[in-house]
Amino acid sequence: MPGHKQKKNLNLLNEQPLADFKVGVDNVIFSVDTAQNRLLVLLIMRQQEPFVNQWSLPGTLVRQGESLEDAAYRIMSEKIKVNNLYLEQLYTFGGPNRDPREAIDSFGVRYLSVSYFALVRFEEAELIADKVTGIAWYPVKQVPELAFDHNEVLAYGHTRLRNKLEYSPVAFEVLPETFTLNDLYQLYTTVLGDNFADYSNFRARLLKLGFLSDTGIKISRGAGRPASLYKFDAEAFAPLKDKPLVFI
Amino acid sequence: MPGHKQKKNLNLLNEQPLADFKVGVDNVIFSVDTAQNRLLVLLIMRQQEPFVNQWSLPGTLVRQGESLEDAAYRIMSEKIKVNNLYLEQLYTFGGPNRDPREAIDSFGVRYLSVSYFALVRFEEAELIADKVTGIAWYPVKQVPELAFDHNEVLAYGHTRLRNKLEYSPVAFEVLPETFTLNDLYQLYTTVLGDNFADYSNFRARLLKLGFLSDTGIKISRGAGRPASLYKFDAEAFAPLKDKPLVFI
DNA sequence: CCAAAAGTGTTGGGCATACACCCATGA
DNA sequence: TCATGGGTGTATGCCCAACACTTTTGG
Repeated sequence: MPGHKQKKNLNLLNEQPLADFKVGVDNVIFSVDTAQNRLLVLLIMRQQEPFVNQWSLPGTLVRQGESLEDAAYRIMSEKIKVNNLYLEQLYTFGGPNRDPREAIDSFGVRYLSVSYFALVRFEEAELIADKVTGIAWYPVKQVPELAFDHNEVLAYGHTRLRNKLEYSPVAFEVLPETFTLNDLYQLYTTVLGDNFADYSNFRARLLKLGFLSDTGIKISRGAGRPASLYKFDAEAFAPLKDKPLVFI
Repeated sequence: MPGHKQKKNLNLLNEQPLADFKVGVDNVIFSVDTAQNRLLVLLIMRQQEPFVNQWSLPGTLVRQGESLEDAAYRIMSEKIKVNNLYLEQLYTFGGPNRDPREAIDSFGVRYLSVSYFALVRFEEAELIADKVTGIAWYPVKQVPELAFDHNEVLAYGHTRLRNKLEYSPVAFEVLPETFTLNDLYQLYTTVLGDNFADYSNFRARLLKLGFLSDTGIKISRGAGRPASLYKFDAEAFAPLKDKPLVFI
């Protein structure tokens, strides 16, 4: 997590030459398995050095003529087939010595990573397994040690997700098109922990906001009364966007 | 403002060579003139090509062995003397063709800019005018056309400021050590526009939160009853941090 | 008919809004 | 003594947490 240190004087560096950079883009791609109430992140098994055979966030180096966002979308399209996705820039990690290649092929080349934050729907997302490439959804709670500083990047993405969940309608980017109010509630509890309102109040608040429309369709899951399927109504939400708004 | 476009396929680029980058850091440094109720941003008159004699955000290129944050602090220390400052990363602008030097010295070198967001106290900040360097606080509302994409960077910083003001105690990073409740109120109105609670309610809410301590000192500004000087009590605030909290 | 899941209702306390009002000072 | 800016008080209504309750299904 990037901290905010106070003051620093590096005038010794005053006449140091400029650094040359390669720029990488790494994506933190989240998704939720509604059936098992698990928050998932997409990981790739690395095929080349450095960190061969170690899990990492899906990433790539930026090519000539390519924007950062283009690179982020390229990663997505190489690893995953989705109809719809949410993507935003996360944070830029650029300290020296964050990539072992800096020491080896040297000539002072630095590796900087611009990370992106993405949300996709688990059910719609089809993983593209080229050859023997390891690619998998990992429950965030069980993520192993990752290549580079990717554990740190993931942690930062996770905080961002928690924050966004509270004040913007990102939940509907991860849920299926139609969902029960319980699915929504479960999503909030699995991501945020269950330190908030009980189901009944959660339900009441969300419905009062008026951008969840009942499709009328009922779905039965084992015993118990069947639940209504709702969908997010973007039009009804529009007037509320960029108003302060809490979803807890 | 960085948007979130949906999908894109750039497989034509599939075998394009990697881009080489120089990395710049640009700071959006805000401050507030409490006397005149103006939000200020620090601008520098450029001395070299490109964009000679045009105003720009203070920035620099990252040197060997230097982290991004180090570079950001270096800019600060070269332009301004302050006791205390708030600094955080803002956004990374990395599209091709955002810097005219890409066309000229060429060899495919790209210029990427990592922007930082800083807050300083107007009264404490002493500008360092080396030689004839133009350096000045500009009222945000009167900023001219800037070099590069700096108007866009500034706009993004401005939004960030507005957002942070609503849910975190950044106000006290820009205000002087001691301030009247009216100063605080004015700050909120000049930055956010006056679309919120009246002074009386603003006052009541803030005081109830309990992290503003009355110094007992009174200050008289022309006619009218003298106002109490308050200061931000970081200890009293500590337990409240990272709780959801609205300052409007 | 009972347990399980979904959905509704009620009640009390707290907080925000919109005001009206009192206080201390300079001119 | 009055205009000016600072500060206090109060009534209304809304929202929210807690929790009790009803409805609809499967077994």
